[in-house]
Amino acid sequence: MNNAGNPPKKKHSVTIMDVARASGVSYATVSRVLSGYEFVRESTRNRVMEAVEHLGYVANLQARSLAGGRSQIIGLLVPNLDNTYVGTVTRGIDQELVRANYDLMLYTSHRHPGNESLYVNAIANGLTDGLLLVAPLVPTTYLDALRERNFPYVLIDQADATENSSVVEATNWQGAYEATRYLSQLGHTRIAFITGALAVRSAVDRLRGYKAALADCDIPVREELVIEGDYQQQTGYEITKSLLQSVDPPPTAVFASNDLSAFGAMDAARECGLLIPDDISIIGFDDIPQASLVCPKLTTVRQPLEQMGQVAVKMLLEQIEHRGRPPQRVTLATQLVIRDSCGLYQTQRGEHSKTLKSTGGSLLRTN
Amino acid sequence: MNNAGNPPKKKHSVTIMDVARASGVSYATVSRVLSGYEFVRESTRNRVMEAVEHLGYVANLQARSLAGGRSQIIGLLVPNLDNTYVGTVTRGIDQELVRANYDLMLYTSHRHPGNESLYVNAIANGLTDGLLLVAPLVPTTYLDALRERNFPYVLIDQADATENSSVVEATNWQGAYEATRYLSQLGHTRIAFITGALAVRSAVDRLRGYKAALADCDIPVREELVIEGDYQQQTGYEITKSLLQSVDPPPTAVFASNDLSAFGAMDAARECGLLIPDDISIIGFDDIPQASLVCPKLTTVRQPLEQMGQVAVKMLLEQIEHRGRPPQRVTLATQLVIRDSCGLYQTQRGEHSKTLKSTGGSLLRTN
DNA sequence: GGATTTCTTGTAAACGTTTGCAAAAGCATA
DNA sequence: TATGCTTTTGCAAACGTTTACAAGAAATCC
Repeated sequence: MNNAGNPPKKKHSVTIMDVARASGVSYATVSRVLSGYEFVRESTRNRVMEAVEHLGYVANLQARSLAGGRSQIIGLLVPNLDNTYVGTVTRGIDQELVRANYDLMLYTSHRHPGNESLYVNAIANGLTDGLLLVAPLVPTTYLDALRERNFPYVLIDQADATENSSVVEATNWQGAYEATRYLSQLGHTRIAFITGALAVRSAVDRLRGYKAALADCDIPVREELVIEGDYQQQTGYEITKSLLQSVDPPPTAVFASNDLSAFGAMDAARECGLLIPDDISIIGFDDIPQASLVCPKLTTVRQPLEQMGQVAVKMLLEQIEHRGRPPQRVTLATQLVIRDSCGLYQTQRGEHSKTLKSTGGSLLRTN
Repeated sequence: MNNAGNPPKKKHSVTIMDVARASGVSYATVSRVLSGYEFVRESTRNRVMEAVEHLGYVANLQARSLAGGRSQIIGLLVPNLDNTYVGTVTRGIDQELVRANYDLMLYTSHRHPGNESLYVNAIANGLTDGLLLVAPLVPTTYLDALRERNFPYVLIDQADATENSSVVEATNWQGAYEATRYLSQLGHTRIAFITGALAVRSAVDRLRGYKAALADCDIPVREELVIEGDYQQQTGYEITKSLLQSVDPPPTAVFASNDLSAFGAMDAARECGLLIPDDISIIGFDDIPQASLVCPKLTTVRQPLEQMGQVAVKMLLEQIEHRGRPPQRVTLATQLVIRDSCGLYQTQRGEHSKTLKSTGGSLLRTN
């Protein structure tokens, strides 16, 4: 085989047999001690643990999960690794996972573009006890397969159309509503909206929140101001550019469905010679760490990304422990974070500068 | 056991036996086809592949690696998930890994603070074929153990004191040298230096590059301008603050050993009422994506992070294929990226505004 | 055409666990 | 002391692969 002339056998590591021998019991008993079986004599347990300690025994994961036990590994499928959105969610996941003594297997979805179903199949067939999906684009393809296998999984920031999956998300509608309303209160009426990929449920919710807010503020929706994006900075840039150049009169505010798009919008605005927030207001969604780094600092709707990761893990572990629990849906609160990228609508008469009042949602002033 | 009343057996998935049955050969032959053994009749191979395709067979990883084969998984140990530094390196790793059909297991080092040796032991004992360590802080503890087991691993951006490990790094000395020299050419003579954690080899190299450049520019090293940091933004902030407040005369330029520290320095400078780059110049190291987002855009020394990840994977796979190859050390070129955070030293007589000339290294003008 | 050599395939034995089953050991009750 | 419970333990059979070994088939040589 392609194994050339090298020592193929790993140095023999200490197995459950060694522990059994050292503690004078059968390997089955050792296994029971290690997996916390209750009917083991206290003295036996101690003897075994001592041997484990002494020999530095670590259970072999392959063998364990092959034999039907838990692998103590969960799979994480993320869309990419470019932005800190994923990083932040992952941090939350990681925190909770270490607490439960689980390991993490990372998959980047762009890695297997065509055959996604084979791909997810592989994860589930493999050694993970469960799967976490961060904002997957086309989940429908493989969710059915997972459900049919009764394989535990949780969706993060992307709901399942069929309502049959466990989901962790934020109050997308409410967040978008508040952001839009905030812009309106600043006097803006020509508020453009850059959506996310509308295949993603959260993107649709945000769009609905935007429209609802406009309606409540008696601002008619102008369809030419609503353009479908894809959460990418470049796309946000291009959309904003065309909005500013070809819509007349141009928008005085841009609400981007995520911070990355908002960054793109800022680039475009600047390139058109507009000052932020004097000439144009820009607001984002997510509050990734970069949002407070850009200049001016981005006003945005904060999603509790880290917390979402934590909650998702808890839900997943719950599912792993108790298969067949009905799917759960957890929605966490968003929060409007006001920074420096939105300003009053500059009007000759200043009529729009009514005082700001809370929208009833949570409002946070920060840097 | 703690397995309550749930269906413990996973739905039986398609195994190598099923494929064997479907294609009318023994399971051993199937295994050989799948692992690319050469002495299989063409017709047999086709028949097997057809069955595989048809049944949607995916090899069970646990079983495979248990039986002595490769798990096709590599472990990645990163210090944290906060900044895009790690994300960028990981992207490179991921790209190369998918090409080689490997999966990725992610470990965050802060997860097992105390017992690192047990931790790495677990990774090596477990199901990974090799290990990638990104900028580990205290590698000495476990490297010996890995080496003794002849377990493949590669260090990224952190050299091993004993020179016994495979390492991928950048030209830290040269990068720091060029950055320092650049500042000097702008007329600065009071150039502060915020180091990284000096336990990390690359941090030491950068410090040496800084000192060498000063020497070559006939600028004496003032020890009060060189302060040990730890690559954290907060620390960069604190150090710069104290530099500006308690050193007299204060530095006119700050060279931070990584971008994160530089961001902290920018915060501090601004807080002291200084304009960047008019009153103070700041330069970083790494060129993480945020560097071009901050305001003003950060001049910095680019490390080819993504490429470092790719190279590391190639080296690791090489090691996995051919155990016992002597450790290799690859050094990639850094590049000075000039943006907007550094300016000419403001002097009454303007005597320092000599024309800039290339330092001989690579120089890149970009936004 | 028989003897070699080279390909091709199958059998069986690992790999290190978990877990059903049954036997052994305690222990209380009668 | 026998009886019937619990608790504790061991045996053996999976789990799904890889791979050494050996045997059968095909090709090559003299």
